Amino acid sequence: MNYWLMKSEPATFGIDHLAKAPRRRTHWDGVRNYQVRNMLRDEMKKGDLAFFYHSSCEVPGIYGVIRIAREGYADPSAFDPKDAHFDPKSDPANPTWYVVDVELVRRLRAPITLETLKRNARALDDLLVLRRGNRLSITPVTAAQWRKVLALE
DNA sequence: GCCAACGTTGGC
DNA sequence: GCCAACGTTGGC
Repeated sequence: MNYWLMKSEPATFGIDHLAKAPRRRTHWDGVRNYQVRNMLRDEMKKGDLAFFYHSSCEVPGIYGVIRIAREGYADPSAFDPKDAHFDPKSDPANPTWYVVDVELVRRLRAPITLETLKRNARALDDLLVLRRGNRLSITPVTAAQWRKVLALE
């Protein structure tokens, strides 16, 4: 059982979108970074839990808990010429890009803001999302970090 | 294989 | 809108 933090811009896809999706479930598409691709393809397992993090918005932070409902498979948006994330170099027989399915477990009563996370940075022991210059849209979280973050709710 | 230029991310 | 950080691209 692994833990993760998954970032999304709420203007594009936020927790409200997920809450309204059928079965409160969707595929996490559009990742075009190889490190993150490897996590989606190889490391994220059904049943893993993740924080749903809103970035590039008024109050960045964690807004909910989601669960991996299906393990990595080819990202359909890479094959769709009309999609902003279309990648003509990705071969359906040997896809470059991957998605997982996620489902909403619950919203937090109130977001755990980036500001709160930063205030507790020491206790959270180098939570990757707080690292300067971190640009990965998905980062692993340790079990201890997971517990300590949720204690801030 | 080096590295400058460029593009993207994301907080502020 | 600014800018630091960093991944990617492409010429050499």
